[in-house]
Amino acid sequence: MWMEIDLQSDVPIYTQLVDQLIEGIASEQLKPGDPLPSVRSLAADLGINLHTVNKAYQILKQDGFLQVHRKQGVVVQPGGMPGADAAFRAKLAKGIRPLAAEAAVRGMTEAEFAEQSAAVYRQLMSKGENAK
Amino acid sequence: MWMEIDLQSDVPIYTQLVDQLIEGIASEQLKPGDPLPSVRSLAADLGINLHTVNKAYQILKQDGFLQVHRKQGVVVQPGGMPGADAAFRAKLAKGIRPLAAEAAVRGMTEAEFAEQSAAVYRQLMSKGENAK
DNA sequence: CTCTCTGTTATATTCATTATATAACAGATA
DNA sequence: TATCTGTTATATAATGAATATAACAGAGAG
Repeated sequence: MWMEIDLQSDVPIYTQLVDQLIEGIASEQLKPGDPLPSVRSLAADLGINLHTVNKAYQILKQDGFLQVHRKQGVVVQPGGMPGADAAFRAKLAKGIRPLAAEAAVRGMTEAEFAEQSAAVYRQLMSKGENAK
Repeated sequence: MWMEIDLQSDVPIYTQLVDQLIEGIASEQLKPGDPLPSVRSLAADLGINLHTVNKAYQILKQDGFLQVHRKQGVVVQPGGMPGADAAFRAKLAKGIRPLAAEAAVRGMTEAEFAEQSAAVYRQLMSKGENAK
């Protein structure tokens, strides 16, 4: 599998899974309808517990990024991804806020901060350049 | 005091303190040399423990945003704030990354994401428009 | 000098979260 | 029937966050 987990990180394993799966969808390495490994097999692959994987899947299902079929397993949402609604924009602003504040204190201008944001976005997208 | 703490939030109290103090410095509501309340008085004001405030101060001192003098108390760094070094840029990228990924999945373009970042930065700065 | 303030350090305890280990259930399929 | 799937239910260990006390050393005020 193409996923990697850092057990020493301060960010929870299930969060790492959620983030990497979203990145996979964003970069189109994972396309709508693509199957995902079962909670048991992925857990075995990564050397972690079944419930940790399941927690990640549950969050992504709740947010509308994944669909679950009995026996068919887990699949990347085939019917269109959820949009950038008000709830997400609020979450986004809340996440950016402390980063923007520290950037400002450290002397980064608004333009530099915006460009840095764009650069991260760009680099993320380029990961699936040649759609696997 | 102008600080507010959300005890129900999932973000730790000491992190809320760190973030708000950095925001205060960014918006110039807190200027270099300005005195901060003692760990005991601020803790009493907010109805929290002394150690929680101390932990926030320690982090900000470690990062170079605050200075500590015996008896004089805590003071906003008067000798120039730390710059946007490589370590911070890495931390910044790591923080932006999951936000950019989800924004992309939800249909936001690179330009929209950059503008959103700029908007948060801008709004943050405007908080100390009329420098207190 | 004594009292009182400051940050600092040291323990101990409670609580929630994270991650684990088992176990079992219900639906789908070979 | 046997085996895979997600799902649910407990229980447990480990960690981090927050609290409660207590004590120490430096720096002033009286």
